[in-house]
Amino acid sequence: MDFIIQAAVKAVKALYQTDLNAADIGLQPTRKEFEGQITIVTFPFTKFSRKSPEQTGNDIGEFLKNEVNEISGFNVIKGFLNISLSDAYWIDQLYTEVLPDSFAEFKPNGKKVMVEYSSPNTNKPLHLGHVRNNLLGYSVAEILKAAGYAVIKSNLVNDRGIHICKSMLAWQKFGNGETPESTGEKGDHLVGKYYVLFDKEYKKQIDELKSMGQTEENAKKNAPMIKEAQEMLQKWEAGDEDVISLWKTMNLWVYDGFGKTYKALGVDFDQYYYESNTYLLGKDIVDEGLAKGVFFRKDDGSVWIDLTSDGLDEKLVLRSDGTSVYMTQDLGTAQLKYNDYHMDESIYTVGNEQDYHFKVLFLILQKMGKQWAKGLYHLSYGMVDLPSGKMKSREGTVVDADDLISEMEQTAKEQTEALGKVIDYTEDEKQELYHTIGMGALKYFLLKVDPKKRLLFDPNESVDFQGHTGPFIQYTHARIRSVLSRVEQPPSPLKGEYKTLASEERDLIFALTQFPETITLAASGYSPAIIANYVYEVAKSFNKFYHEKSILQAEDEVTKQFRLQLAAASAKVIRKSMGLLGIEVPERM
RNA sequence: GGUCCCAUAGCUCAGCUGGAUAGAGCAACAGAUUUCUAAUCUGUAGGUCUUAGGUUCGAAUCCUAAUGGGAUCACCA
Repeated sequence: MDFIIQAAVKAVKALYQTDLNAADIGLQPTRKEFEGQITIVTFPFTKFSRKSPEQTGNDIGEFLKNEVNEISGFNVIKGFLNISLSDAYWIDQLYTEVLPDSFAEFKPNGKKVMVEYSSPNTNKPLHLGHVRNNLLGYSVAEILKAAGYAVIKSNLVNDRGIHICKSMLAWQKFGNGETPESTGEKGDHLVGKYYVLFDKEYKKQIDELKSMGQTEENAKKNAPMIKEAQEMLQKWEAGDEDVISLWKTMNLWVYDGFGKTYKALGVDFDQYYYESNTYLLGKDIVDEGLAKGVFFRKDDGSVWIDLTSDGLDEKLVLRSDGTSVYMTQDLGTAQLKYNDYHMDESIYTVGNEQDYHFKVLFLILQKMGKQWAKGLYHLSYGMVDLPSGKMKSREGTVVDADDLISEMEQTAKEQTEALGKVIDYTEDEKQELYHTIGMGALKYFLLKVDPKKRLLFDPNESVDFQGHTGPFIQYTHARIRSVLSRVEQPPSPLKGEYKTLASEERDLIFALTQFPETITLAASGYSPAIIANYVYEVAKSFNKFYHEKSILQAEDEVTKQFRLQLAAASAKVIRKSMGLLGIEVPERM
């Protein structure tokens, strides 16, 4: 729409002898109840036009109509100049912009960005909260890729620490040598089972100690279970062979399980980092910070940074015994990532409960003069809550990712069968379709919401398949493919022969042309929700068109070919948009 | 207590850098299928945009404060 802005700048200059920047012209889509597609708000111009908003709008409208031949007409309502572009313009847009393969394909922008997401703990299976994280990270990575970035998807696996020792210890004590093979249980679930078991036993011991007169605080410290787990962690850090060997074995079980879940979710990674390799990093940075005077050492030997002048607190960056804390590791890992890739931006997909941590992390790196620190971004998202409140792994009040996925597939199956669809599919084809639809419903449900908002998930209320949902959009795609499959040859252009658009056609073309700037917007805001809401608009526009106008039974061949092209373009935009959300679209459903 | 985030229809959410009578979906009600897939389409009903000030020609949007909800402020990660 640049040409309209340019022309408007020219109009203002010619009519009112005033120089404006392109940014001063506020273009917006015309509201549905008015004639036209593009609206210029003329209130701001009255200052120098010294005329009423209506008169100003009329003046500019008249000028534009004479100046720009794509403009076929205009009307003015109060301070709003509604511009109609000619059908020839919109038809040309379809053929020369939307239909070519290059549509919405961005040239590489020369920038490299790392998107870290997932970053699981290896002591328990993934739950719904992780699902949101994974889908969000994956989608943002795909959107950035589409916008021209070179993207590295990374996963920082939290594979060490007290939590995994808890699972290991419980397995040693109560496991009787169980393995995923011997039980048939998915590895991550098996390990998670012992994590829960640890907590159960631990609580029992706490209660015992309390009944013997200890305070809650002391009981938590003194319970044998926790002491053993801590000993185990020390052994791990000391490189004890047996502990390391058990640790490796159980982590492999977990990775095997995660691999299956990742595959079902359709996410992938280019680079894995493991905390067992990175947890000692960061001490160099602490030294560097001390040398630069950014950090200071207290009498007990601990190292801190004073952020009070930034409205924050003092923050510990190294323990008095010289060991690392979370912050130390993250400082080191940030440097490691940068050394590995020299990326321009680095995104951390982590829940908003860690807002403070990342604020501090980024601030420290900036204070240390790391020029790459300005490219760090915390993609913070809201928690997924249940009607009962927060999900807690230890208490078993979680919506398990694998369970959820199979429930979604099951629901997709029931819906499909109830509607009597695809009865001629083979079992394998059906399974694949149910997975596609079920995941489409789940992914869309999670991604259509602004990431920073918290999300309420009611397990008793199934995710919708109708209305503003993934399956609705998938269905629209399947519909189009069905129509296209009925013509023998690919639609031919017949450019220039179709002259007059129906309003449904014009609206649909307009929606399609918005795709590139929607990608830009979503990329700059790191928001899959923008894509999700956009593709819904496209699907709605198509369905309306489909309902009002017959494609295959069009009045004449020219119209039919044009509509086939329009349908094909719609299918393409839907498929690509959904791809950015990590959602597949079926040929039939 | 300090800091940060959120608040829009009964429910779930849109509303881009301030612009027209605040929009969708679900749920409710009424319709549409001899015609390309009814997981669709059309219509009805549903709102003091939490509240109070302020900036502005103009505020759901920006600023301040209050209220309610959430998070965080560990020598945990």
